[in-house]
Amino acid sequence: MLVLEPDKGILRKAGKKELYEAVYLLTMLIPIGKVTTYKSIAKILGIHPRTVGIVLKKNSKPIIVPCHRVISSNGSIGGYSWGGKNVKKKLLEIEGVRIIGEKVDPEYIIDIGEQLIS
DNA sequence: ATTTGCTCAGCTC
DNA sequence: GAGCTGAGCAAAT
Repeated sequence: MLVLEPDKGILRKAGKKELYEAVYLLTMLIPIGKVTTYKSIAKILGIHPRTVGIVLKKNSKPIIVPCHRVISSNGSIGGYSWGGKNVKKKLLEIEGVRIIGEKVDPEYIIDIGEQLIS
């Protein structure tokens, strides 16, 4: 069980390595067929959404870390350095996420924080 | 729908 | 150390 304190910025103090591990871990917690947002992850870790994007782009293991399940907070796809957003969209559709035009159906967007309550 | 300002880790010089 | 580049966000236009 992972417990993090949102408003304390604990990972900022913990160092970059911890930061990377935490982002990857949270990303891997996203259930298949659902997506979450950069903002959601950032809020939990006490960092800025931009930083989450940086970490995922730097992602050394695109296979084991399903970074395609992380999208922008407005529902649009965001970016994907592993084949472009076309591929990202297709991956999501394969997993059962409905995509309307260039945006993900809000019905499929969850707050990753809810996944930590278990 | 588009523009503007804020943000910060990483890269280059 | 200074400056630019992004897988973002929110508010204003």
